[in-house]
Amino acid sequence: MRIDRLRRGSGAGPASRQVYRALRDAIIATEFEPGQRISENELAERLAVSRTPVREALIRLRDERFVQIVPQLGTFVTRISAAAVEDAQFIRESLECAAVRLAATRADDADIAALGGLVRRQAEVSEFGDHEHFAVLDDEFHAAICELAGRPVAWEVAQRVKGHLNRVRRLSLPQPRYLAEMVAEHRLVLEALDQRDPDAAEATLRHHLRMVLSALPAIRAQHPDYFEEERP
Amino acid sequence: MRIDRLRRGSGAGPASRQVYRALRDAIIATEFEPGQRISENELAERLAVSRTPVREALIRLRDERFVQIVPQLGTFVTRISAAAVEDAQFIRESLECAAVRLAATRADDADIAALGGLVRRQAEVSEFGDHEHFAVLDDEFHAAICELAGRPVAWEVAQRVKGHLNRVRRLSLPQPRYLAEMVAEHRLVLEALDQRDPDAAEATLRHHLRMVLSALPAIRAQHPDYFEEERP
DNA sequence: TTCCGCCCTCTTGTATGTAAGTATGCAGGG
DNA sequence: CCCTGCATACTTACATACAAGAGGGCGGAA
Repeated sequence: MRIDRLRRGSGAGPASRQVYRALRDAIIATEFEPGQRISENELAERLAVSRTPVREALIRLRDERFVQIVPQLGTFVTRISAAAVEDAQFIRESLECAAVRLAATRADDADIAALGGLVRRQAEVSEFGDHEHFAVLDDEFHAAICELAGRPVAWEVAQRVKGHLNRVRRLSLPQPRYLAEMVAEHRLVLEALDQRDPDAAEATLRHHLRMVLSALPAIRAQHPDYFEEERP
Repeated sequence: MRIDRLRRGSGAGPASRQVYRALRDAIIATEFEPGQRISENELAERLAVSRTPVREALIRLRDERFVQIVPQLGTFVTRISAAAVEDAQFIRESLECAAVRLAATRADDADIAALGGLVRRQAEVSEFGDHEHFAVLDDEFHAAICELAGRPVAWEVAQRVKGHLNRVRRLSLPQPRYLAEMVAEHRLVLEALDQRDPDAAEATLRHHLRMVLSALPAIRAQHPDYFEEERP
């Protein structure tokens, strides 16, 4: 377990939020393995806080389906379930596709130009294969689309469920051409927006978002114990 | 304040969840007025529980934007914000419209028949003007659509944000023809599903969902102090 | 050997105590 | 009269103590 004492008083907000972020990141990075039992007491000791903020963080994580709390028994990291991943994909796709349609009708030339600059920066970063930096710019891209649509809340919700997608994605081997493909697809979305074509924007974005899911069966074959057995 | 001692041990689950439900219902019914300050201590005393479950309930309500917690100052019921209501509408509309498209392609004859029976029961209830019972059947209708789409999570998320819409709706005067109109629109959605027409199903459902928002300006004029002042 | 019952430990849920910060009312000086 | 400074009463955030229940190990009886 790589979770360790978090530094307090660093102006990073209340302890419960810091614990929440730390746990969420650890779960998505599979530093906590799916199915693993985690204990409020142990976490509190390791993080050098009391059980109260740990408990509040776990409640939020339960609402996001990252942990399952069973009274008088324990708290468990949820196993990856194909249904849950598809649910997350459905929510993200529905919201972002609706947003990009709005964006196509609302964005002005300056907005499009700014988005173009973002995609150019992504192209530069992708040359060096810097996945981490690219992930940040990718989030900015999708957030910007929701912002242009006048619905920043769409990105907030999408980001919450996106954790489930990221947990799966991190298990897949890094594909060498992956970043370049992402940039190319972002360019297609950008073009559709530039032409103020809602249908094209939605179609290209939908295709783009579905790329993530394509690797799911392979990942499941590789880590069968991380997945929930399906019920037919 | 109509919140009162909740009966424990009634098998209704943990106290924190009961408190959560009670507070959420009270806020949506505007028994707690928008902007009003609510105190952990006072709530705990009235509900005959300790501050801990009250606090956990308030944290969940903060995540859903029903209260705003200001450290060392107080917890306040959020005022109604036009932006927040439109956000809720956007999320619900995006998810349910995407779901009804799926439902139109996946539902079989038995599903359609069951949905038809539900609409018929709605028609009966609407005759008597039983708004409360109708609300239950209305929720069942929208939940069923998401179920038919194979995405029950869509209804879970929609239901969460729907609270913000309900809080507004309850402030509007009951329109005599309202229930009948709702049933008629449900019938239109049902017909589109029966003909397996995703485009028509989406269009009719979208129109149906937007009815709620139409009364917003009038409500705002009637209860200006319940609303947040807009920033331009 | 196998099964039943007890006990002990660990878990989460709840209650209560402590700390720290903000708004408010009041007293006193200009 | 008006402004300033402080004491006080509140608030939430966090820490700790207690309660209730589930699971596993162990011993004894059949």
